[in-house]
Amino acid sequence: MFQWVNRLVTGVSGLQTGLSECAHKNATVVEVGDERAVPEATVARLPVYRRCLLELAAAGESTVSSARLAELAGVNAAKVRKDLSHLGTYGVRGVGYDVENLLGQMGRALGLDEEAPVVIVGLGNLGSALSAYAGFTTRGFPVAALVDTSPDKVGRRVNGLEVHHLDQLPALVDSLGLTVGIISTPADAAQEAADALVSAGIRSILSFAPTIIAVPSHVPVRKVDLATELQILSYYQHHGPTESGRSA
Amino acid sequence: MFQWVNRLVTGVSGLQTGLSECAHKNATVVEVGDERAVPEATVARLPVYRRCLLELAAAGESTVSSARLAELAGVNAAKVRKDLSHLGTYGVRGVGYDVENLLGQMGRALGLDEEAPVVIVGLGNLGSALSAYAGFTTRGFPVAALVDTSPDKVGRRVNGLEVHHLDQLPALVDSLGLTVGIISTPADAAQEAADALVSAGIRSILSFAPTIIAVPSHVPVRKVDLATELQILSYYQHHGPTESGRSA
DNA sequence: GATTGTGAATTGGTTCACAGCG
DNA sequence: CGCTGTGAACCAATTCACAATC
Repeated sequence: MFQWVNRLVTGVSGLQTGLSECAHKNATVVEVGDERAVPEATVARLPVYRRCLLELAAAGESTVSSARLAELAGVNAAKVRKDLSHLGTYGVRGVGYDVENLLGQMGRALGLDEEAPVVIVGLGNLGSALSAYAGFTTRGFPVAALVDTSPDKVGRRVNGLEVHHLDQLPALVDSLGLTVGIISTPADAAQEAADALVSAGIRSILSFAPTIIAVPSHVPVRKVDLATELQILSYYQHHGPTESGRSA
Repeated sequence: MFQWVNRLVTGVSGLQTGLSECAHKNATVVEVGDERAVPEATVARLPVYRRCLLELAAAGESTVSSARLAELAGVNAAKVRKDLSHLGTYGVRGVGYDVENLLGQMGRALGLDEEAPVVIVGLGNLGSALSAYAGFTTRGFPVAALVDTSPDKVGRRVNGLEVHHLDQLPALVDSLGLTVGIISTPADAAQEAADALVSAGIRSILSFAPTIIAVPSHVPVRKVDLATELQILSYYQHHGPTESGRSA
């Protein structure tokens, strides 16, 4: 009758040449020394579960059932259990999962043990807003540097941080330990920004530019295009009431 | 804590499988008077193709092959062909697709014939930035109204638009023909914002609030959570180089 | 010769349903 | 009992591969 659907739109990034092969010569197919093989769709839900768990913890709950967590996260219970099983996490039958323990597991799985300082490239409207967005800092991604190429902006201060020139990136990455780059430039500057980020040693990229960018395959990229989202909504608004909620 | 459990997000499969199963006795397999059945994953890529086609058109190209379009969109050619086939679009074998024609088809499929004025709810940093984001207007989604609940903000002007009180929504929807609502409130105000949007007659919602919101099933919702995106990146940064680019 | 359109194979993800355990 | 963990069944989406067509 009703079902919970939480569709993740997973796509492809620019140029990926198959290097998902690491078990090359390795004899056994199982376990390459790590608990790899967490499905992409599961990874995309982990942060959602984590957020729910933080709320539960704040509310003083010490255990949670898959059904309850599913309700909070907006997915179904079987999915929760399967997702958690991919983490190697174990709950207690008849009881549920220990909230603190789960939080620890998820933090570790997501690599959130330490903060990951962020640099924002491109300080137009969107970039400036992002630099002030509290959600980043409170969730472990402090905005630590700002860069742009425009002489109008370089040297200015935005939300207490000086805007540096793109050329300064390598030095900034080095001195501030930046690991994540956010691209909020216009589309036509996005590739240049990406190249600069990659060669400065940034480890992953979140792009708001409405264009595809090419990066080496070891640098994960996620792309958010606001106008695209609206167009997708437009489709469903005009056609039948099909599902559309997205992870994120 | 909330009780309207029977109206959860009702799923894609709910309706769609309903239809196709009805058809199983029916001679003709599909076409219930409409060209439904565009897969969700395809819908999410249409705006991307559209953007590429606009570039091609601007560059004066009049035809394009699936291979070329695939390259621009960052997907593979077979996918492009299958996606386009869902639109009932036809190309010319040995030649390719007509750019203008395709653009027309896509615009129609996405329901982009007319502008869809947007209202932004919540004018914190993010909301203010969004109100100034040029990308919306240039792609057919002009920001036409702003609302908030804080007395600090109501009455102010932001980017040339007055901020109204949330209570004014029904009147604004009516007079401005608003169809899309963007929620950029804190998480704890998001449900209230959604309820107000829905009861004011808004047709679809894009939410930036890091929480799930419940809406009637006829209102499509998409959710973008920036911190979630960063956590997903964190995962891939720490684990192997798995794929991660997202449409959006 | 080039390129589409599409069945068939494949891969990935979700959901079911129930055994197993606290 | 209640709730987890998981094989099996199911469904959606991607990719392959090739005949059809300009």
